[in-house]
This record gives sequence, C-alpha cells and structure tokens, in this order.
Amino acid sequence: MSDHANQAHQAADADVHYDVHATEAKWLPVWTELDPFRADDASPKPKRYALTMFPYPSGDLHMGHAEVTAIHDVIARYWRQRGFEVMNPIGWDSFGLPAENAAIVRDEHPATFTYANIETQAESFKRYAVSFDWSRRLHTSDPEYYRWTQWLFLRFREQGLAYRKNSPVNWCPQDQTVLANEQVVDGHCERCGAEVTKRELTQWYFKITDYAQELLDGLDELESTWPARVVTAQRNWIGRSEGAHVDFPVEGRDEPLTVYTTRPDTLFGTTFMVVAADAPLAAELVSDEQRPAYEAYLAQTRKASDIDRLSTERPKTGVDLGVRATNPVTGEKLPVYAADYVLADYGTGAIMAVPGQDQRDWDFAAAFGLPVRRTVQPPEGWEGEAFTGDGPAINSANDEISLDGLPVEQAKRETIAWLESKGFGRGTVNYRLRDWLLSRQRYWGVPIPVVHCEACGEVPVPDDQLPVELPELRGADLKPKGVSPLAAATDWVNVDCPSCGGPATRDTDTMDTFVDSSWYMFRYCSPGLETAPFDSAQVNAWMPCDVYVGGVEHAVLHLLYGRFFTKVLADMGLVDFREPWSSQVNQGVVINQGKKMSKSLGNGVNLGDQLREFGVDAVRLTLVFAGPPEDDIDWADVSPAGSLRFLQRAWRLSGDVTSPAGTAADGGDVALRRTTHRTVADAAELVESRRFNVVVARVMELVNATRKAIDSGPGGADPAVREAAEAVAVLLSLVAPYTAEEMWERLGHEPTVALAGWPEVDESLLVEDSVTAVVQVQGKVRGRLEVAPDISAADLEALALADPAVVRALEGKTVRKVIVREPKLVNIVAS
RNA sequence: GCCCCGGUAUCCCAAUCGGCAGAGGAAGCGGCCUUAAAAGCCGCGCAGUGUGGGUUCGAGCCCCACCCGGGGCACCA
Repeated sequence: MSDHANQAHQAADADVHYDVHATEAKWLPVWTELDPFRADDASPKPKRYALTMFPYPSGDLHMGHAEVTAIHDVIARYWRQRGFEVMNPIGWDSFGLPAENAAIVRDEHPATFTYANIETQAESFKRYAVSFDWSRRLHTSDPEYYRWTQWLFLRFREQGLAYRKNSPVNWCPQDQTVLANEQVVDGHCERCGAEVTKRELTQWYFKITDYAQELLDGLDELESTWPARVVTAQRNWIGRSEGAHVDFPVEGRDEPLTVYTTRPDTLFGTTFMVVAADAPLAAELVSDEQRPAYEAYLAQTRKASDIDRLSTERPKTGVDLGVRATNPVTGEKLPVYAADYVLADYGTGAIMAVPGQDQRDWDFAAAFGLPVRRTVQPPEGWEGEAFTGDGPAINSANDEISLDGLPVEQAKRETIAWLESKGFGRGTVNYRLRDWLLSRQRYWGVPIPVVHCEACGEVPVPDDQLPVELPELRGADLKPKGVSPLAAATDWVNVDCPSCGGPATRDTDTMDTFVDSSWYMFRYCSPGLETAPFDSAQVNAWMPCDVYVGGVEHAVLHLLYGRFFTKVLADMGLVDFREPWSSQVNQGVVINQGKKMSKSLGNGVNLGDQLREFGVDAVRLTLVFAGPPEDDIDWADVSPAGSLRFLQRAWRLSGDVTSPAGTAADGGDVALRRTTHRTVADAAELVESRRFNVVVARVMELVNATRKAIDSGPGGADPAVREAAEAVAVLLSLVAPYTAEEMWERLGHEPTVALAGWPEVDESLLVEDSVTAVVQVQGKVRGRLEVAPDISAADLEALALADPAVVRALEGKTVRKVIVREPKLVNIVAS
C-alpha cells in the first residue's frame, strides 16, 4: 500500500485525517439503499436530462472515463441541488469489433467478454460515485434493445431512407468489412489503421443526404451552446457548395454529359472535359477504339489506394475516351478524358475543365498538352498558373451573352440565368456529405431485418417477428472471410419468405454500431417499454438533452448521425423536437508527461491505482480542478495528493463547528457570512458557465476563510462558521461526494447531502459596505480610497483630486481630463 | 494551402463591460509544532501577459501583421 493511503488509514490523530477508504466503504451501501438518483417521470419538478456518451465495454474504466464522468456529474449533481428532477442514465454501447476480435482469439462468444466487461465497469462506476440512475441501464447488444434498432431501420426503409445500392465502397482489408466515409481517416481505417481500398459492392445506406441542408441549418442554433470546433467540423463535413449543373451535348449520344461546377462563370474557358475513371459514365462514353486503353487505365486506377489518390503532389494521369462534347456557350468540340483526379461519387462524377482558373485542370492540361484560355483577368504581375481569385471576366462573350468585365460573383449569376433560359443547365446546391453506408460484414452487431426472396425480392421481416436474433457463433466461426460470418450459419440464413412462403435467405450483414448509438438517448426515457422503441410522451417530456458530455472525437460521426435520426423521428411524428442535444461539453484527454498515454511509452496512468492511492474524491477533484473541461490534462502537471490534502482540510472544518445543527446564521460573523454567500452565488454562476475549475478554487477560498475564522477569528462556535462549513459540504457534494457526505454527517445531518439543496443566497450580504477606489494619474496608480459603493461620480472625483498622493503627483501639471468610473476608478489625465 | 481555437509567474491555471495583472493549486523557500520526520498550521509572488505595430485617458482583453502550439478541411470541381 502507498504512503498516502497508509497515512490516511492510520488516522492516528483523528482530528487531522479521515480514512478515505473506510469512508468510501461506509457510504456506498447507504447510497445504494437510499437510491437518491432515480429519475421520477411523474415528478412535478422541472426536468433536466444530463447525458454522458455511453461507454464501449473494453476492460475496466480508465482515466478518460473518470474525467468525462467527473465533469458530467458536477452538472447533474448541481441541477439536483438546485431542485430539478434530473435524469442521468447510463448504458453500454456493447456491439462492436473489439469483442468480436477477442472472441476469435479466445475461441469464445463475443457476449461472454462483453457482458463481463460491462459488469466490471458498472461496479467501478458505482464505486466512483457517479450519480447515475441505474434503473434505466441499457445495452445495445441486448435483443430487447436491438429489436427496436431493427424496427427503426424498417421504418427508415419504408420511407426510402434506407436503401441498397451497388457502388465502390471503402474496404478495410484488416477488419474485412466495409467502412463509412466518416470512418476513413487519411485513407486509413479509423479503427485498426489499415490502408483502406475500394471494392464494388451492394450495400445498405441511410439517405442522410436528404437532410444535408437541415443538418447544416440546425448548426446555426447550436453555435452558441455547442463547442465551436464541433460546429465547424460538421459544417466542413456537410460541405455545402453552390454552383450549377451544365449540360454538354455529346456526339452520337442522346444524353448530354452533365457536370457540376462551382464556377459557371468560367464556362467560356472550358477546354476539355473529365469523367471520373471509375464512374459507370466513363465506361458508357468510351469509344470502341479507346476502350482497351480506358480499361487498362481503369485497372491501374483500381489498384491505387486512397492514400495515393489523396496526394495532391501526384502527377495527373488519364486517358482520352475518344468522344467529343460540345461547349454550349461556345459551340466548341471538346475532348473528353477519364481521370482519377475526378471523384465518381461527388457531383455528377464529371467536370468541365478550366485550366485557366483551376490548378488541378491546369496540371492536367500541362500533362496532356491541352490549351488554356483565361476567363478571369489575373492581377498585374501575376506569375502563377491557374488564377482562382476575383477579377473581371475576359474572353467570355458570344452572340447572346457577354460576361466581360464582370466580377466573378456577378458573372456566375449571369451565366446561370443564361443557362437556365436556354435549357443548358441550372443553378444547383451540392454537398460533400455522402449517404451513410451502414452495412458491415461482421457478426457482433444488429442483423439487418430483411429477407431476400427469389420471387418477391427484398422483403422486410414483419414487425411481429422482431427481433431477428443473432445465431450462436463463436471462435473460428467469426473469422473474417470477406463475407459476413452470418452467411455460414445456414440454418439461420435459410428461411421461408415472409411474403410468399417460398425459400428465401436472410440478409447476412449487420449494422454499423453507430446506428445503435443514434437513438439510445430516446430509449433511456422509457427503458423497459415492450411495445415501441420509446414512449413519445416521455421523450418529449425529458428531451432534448440539456447537456451532452463526451469526447470531441465524435464531432462528425455520432453527433451527426444522432441529429439525423432525431430529424427523421420528428418527421415521423414520434418526437416534437428536431435536435437531440441542446448543449454540449467536450472534455479534453488525460495525457502524461506531455504525451498520450501508451503501453509502448510506458507512461500509462492506471485509474485503479490512483483511486487506491488517493481515493475517489481526490481523483475526481483533481480532474475537475485541473483546468477548463475542454483542455487536455497532463497528469504530471496536477496533484492528486494536493487534492487529498485539500479534502482533509475541508473535512476538518466539520469537526471544529461547535454550534448545534439548525443554528440560525443571523448574528454570525458578518465578514465570513459575506464570503460564504458570495461564494455560493458565484459558484452557481460558474457551474452554469461550465467553469468548474474556478468553482473548486472558490470553494478552496471559502475553506481557507472558514479555517481562519475558526483559528484566529470568531471561533468554531460562531454560527457563521457552521453556515460556511455546511455550504462547503454542499458545494463539495458536486465533486467529492464521499467527503461531502462525511462532513454533512459530522455537522449533524442525515444523508444524503446530495439532496440537501443549494444554500439560499442572502442578497443583502452580497452588497459590500465599502469598496476600494483606485486613483490613477496618467494610468498609474497613485492612491486608493475607501468609498461607499453608491458614491456619486462628482463626489468620487472630488475625493480623488483631494487625495494627498494625487495632489503631489499633479504638482506643476494641468488637469486635462478626469475619467470617473464610480465606484472603483478615477483616472486623471494631466500635462 | 484554407478555416477555427489557444499562448499570463518554474509548472497547472484565474482575471463578467477595456479599469489595481493574481483567485486557487503544484513546486520551492522560511517559521511554528516534533526527540526526529511525516502530517498539520503560519508566512513568502518585481511575470507586465508569444513578437511587432495600432486604437484608447487606460489594452492580457479590441484591430492589423507575424511567430509558436493544438484542431478541422484539403484533387469535393
């Protein structure tokens, strides 16, 4: 056992120390018995919903869990003290790959590993004294939960919001599954880090793009209550751009070649066209003569990884498709190329190339010896290649329209109007956001509740047959084979078609686990409900969540998907709000010695060790006090030992109070009473504005002031001392529940301090009877005056000018100007 | 390359409206207590706020440029 814990345990002089671990052991069962954190749906109190991102059950809790829940719990416990009915639920995001991979290695079932970890984490959360409502606990891998995930999927499908399509998708060769766009980071699998390749597969998608504009617009309202970086990340991700679709007739083809451009004003400068090599369109357009060359190029493109494709340094490659398109504005015949620098799944998969105004097109033109025609006048002395800035249009006129001389924005508008009037194109809004690829070729997830029948095609599993439960597979059965492990469970796969009764097979993919976590906050509002995913009335009563606390790594994935689900549910009439989380807090990460904790660096800090050494309260206090919640915490910079010392100091106050419980504070030492009331008032404001570290600092001040009052002031019998100590206990209950409870008991009260209520602030004690006014001459402090807080500007100016030090400073000078900011400052300008 | 956030004492961090740069903690130093140490208690703060300009009676805070750190986007037409 460590030195610190030893000292705490010995408690030889009981007035100085309390036994941290004995205190934890004492109160935990009492709280379990009292069950003070169960949220009452029927409560008449105003409701608050405090949500923390539910954990994935990987081993035991670590420092990251400790930080997020410590911060989150301050808010939940504060609201409770303020008289709100608080729902603070907990559950587990318990489907997912790590358990499946572990099951393969250990020849087990993923559930064994998963549920064992959940139990471990649950016990740890309880010891960590998080004020969760355990009665609402859920696990996304429970059939009772995923039944409703399937139900929601079917509702989405009915509305055309879940559909199957064949297209090139991101494929992780390591995990042997497809990935959503959001799960590919710099060309690598977000989860395992393997280089992602492309495969052409038929997959399930959610049509999140239908909501692109609303998801973007909704961010305007969230801007003031969500972290700026999350809002920015989502805006970037959605990537709205405004431009036009332009139709280029193609010789020998009825359909025109339609491109998307954000620069319709540069249409006159188009000197060639490019189609994404891997777009079906390219294969359609290519001439017979060029087909072999195209196919060779395509094969080469397919081999290139996203890493290569993402490199902007890479030389431009492509192949002439052997067809000609006509520029609608000039009538010119333009060559059409296939190239890999154009993306198949953005816009129309084809572009009009304007080398004069686009560097990528310039590079391609240079590589293929294609002409350049500038349509925007570059500034004097321009030595660059493509010019993308603003300037007057040039070389942009035909018999019907002239853009020459117009600035870019105006030229765009004119061009779009002309295109629309001629039927050659139209103004368009485009988004970077793609539909959400939700199917996965893995086992430990929600089975997609669809049956494929030769006669009937795609048939949804009827609601009354839900859930479609996972077949029992374990160990080697789960090994990635490129097709879902479910496909091998033939008894499970082969079913009668729900529609015609003929032979059919189940869909063998499972859902992305982000589907599970897109609606769990709704389920918490009516967790046991067996007839629907949630009770709309309860959901509308509790939601949207008043605060959502979690890591910023979910800025675009989970947080965007959850918003999307909410909007769909609102459109289905199931909820009456359109954003699930009205405010959000992102905590930083806990690092050590300037670096991320890792096994290879050997700088890991184990939460269990810290709790054994310093106790729950000291660790929680350290995490909250370290700095603003969103800042990273370097464990080497903070002092859990210092936190423990402070808690002992606070606790000791409760033993030095000699007045009986219930003593009225009136008549107590006014100076201490002022400090107490000021601290309580400030603490409320600071919690509301999420400056938890400052709250702790203010409580430390109050503890110091109370100590002073006991030792060298009015003494422990003064009623103000009791008032202060009780305030300390309540304020500390937000961060250090064990210490606060112990103090509360020693002060003669019944448990639990968590429901003691926020101390009432006496406004009259917040008004000071005098304030210090600073007198400056030329901005330098020359004197101080004790004045009444309501002193008039004229009186303060007169006092200031009469101050001897000021008079001295003004000798030989003429007063030019006097700025008075009563009651705190006077600045005299003189020369 | 573009966009966002941040640089305050040895360290972590405070500083509502532009108004005395310091609330709190860590480390350090000194004292009391102690046979001694630990713990406890008391005391000790001349950094002018990354750099250079500007606005202002007055700038950590506002404006401009730059440096450093962190994050997002990036062949998305």
